[in-house]
Amino acid sequence: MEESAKDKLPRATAKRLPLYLRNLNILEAEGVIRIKSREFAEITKIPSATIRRDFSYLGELGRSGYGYDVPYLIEVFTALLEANEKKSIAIVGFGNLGRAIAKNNFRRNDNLAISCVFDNNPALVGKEITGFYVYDIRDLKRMVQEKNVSVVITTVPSENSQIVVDEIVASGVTAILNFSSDRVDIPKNVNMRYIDLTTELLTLVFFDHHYKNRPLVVTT
Amino acid sequence: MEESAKDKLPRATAKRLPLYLRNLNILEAEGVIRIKSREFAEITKIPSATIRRDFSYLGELGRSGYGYDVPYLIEVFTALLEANEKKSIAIVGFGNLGRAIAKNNFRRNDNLAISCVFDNNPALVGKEITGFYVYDIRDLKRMVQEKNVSVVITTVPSENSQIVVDEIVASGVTAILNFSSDRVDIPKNVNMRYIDLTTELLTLVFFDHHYKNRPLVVTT
DNA sequence: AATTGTGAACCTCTTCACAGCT
DNA sequence: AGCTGTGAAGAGGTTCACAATT
Repeated sequence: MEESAKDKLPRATAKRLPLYLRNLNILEAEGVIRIKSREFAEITKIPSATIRRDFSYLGELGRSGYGYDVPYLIEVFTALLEANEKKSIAIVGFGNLGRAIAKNNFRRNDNLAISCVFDNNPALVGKEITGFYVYDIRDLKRMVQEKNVSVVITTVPSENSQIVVDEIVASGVTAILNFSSDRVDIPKNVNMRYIDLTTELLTLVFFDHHYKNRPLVVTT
Repeated sequence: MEESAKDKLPRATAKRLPLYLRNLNILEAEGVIRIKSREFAEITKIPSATIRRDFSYLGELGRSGYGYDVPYLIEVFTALLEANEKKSIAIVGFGNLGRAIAKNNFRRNDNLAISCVFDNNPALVGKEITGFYVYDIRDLKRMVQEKNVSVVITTVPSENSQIVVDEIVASGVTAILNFSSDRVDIPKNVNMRYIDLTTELLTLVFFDHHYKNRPLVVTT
């Protein structure tokens, strides 16, 4: 108990935290101040037993016969996810996808902000494009420190993925969201998530054809 | 054995199939015709024991003391993923994200093609935008049948997510890739995957701060 | 000599079902 | 009376380690 509870949070639970917090914020905006695990299950599509188990890792957050206090849950989850602290994000690769991500601006999460964008294309570098000044990729390390970047999103083509990831790692950033499909080598202290549209589509079609009535679990 | 092996493929294995196929195609393009599980593990970053276990679900694909035949593996995996059959894809919501996805055109997978796009914005409907004629969302059902659509990608804002997904389901499509963050109700025969950038970023930051040296597993 | 395919152990996560609390 | 928190069982996936095979 004196060891921080979050140190033993199962990963599966951790991945659901953003989903929980988002739905709690919606509930609070609607004026709901109290929620039971069964009700929350209907909203989130997560089974109520899983919700109670997940919440229990963070302490005894609820009250028997009553449910959970929404503002209190929000307080706990917000602190845990640092959702009230500004996070500076960089994008490397400012083509169509990079620009679409930059413009997306993370509705309902004004703590996440794109602070700088990079490309290696001389036609883009030094110009202002859709509101973003495009830096040369060689400025990455300097800007990461200057803007205190927490996460880098890379959208560069697979061919350059490894070399760009190496530069990101060298800049000191340890959290990378990678839209290229090729697996790359990273030091073990670096966290990377891949989002690959082609893989998603192939997986989806495969499950659709082979797992009818046993749907694919949809967790992000 | 007379029951199709793929009927009992673990889901975790199924999700790795696109990764395997992609890397096998790269190997073949490089002229590699034979691969050992240990070598393939280095390329894919999947442990060799997991690779052998995965492959074993599809039959005895390899040879002891030899390894696996790359062209044969490609044949098996391609057939399983139907990666040689054209798949028709529709996009609903043709804003920045929808357009970026449409232009992305799935390098190395010319069997996946965007066949039609939809929006409800009168400023877009009926116009040709970046090479795509924008249909009214009310034409969805008709076009799904006409173009034999296998998968629908939706990028509409959360507020409209449920109503649009209902229309997609009504059109008969059972595979949906959803870029909106809110969980929606779907019949149990429909497969849906969510991709939500905000969730990905929050998850990544959380893991980065709490699971140092025990990196997040990165599977798509 | 070297690698596959797999039984068995292990680990992680989910779900059941109910004691205990309010 | 009703809901939480959790022990225990179950389900699913990974990894070990080696017999079988070429």
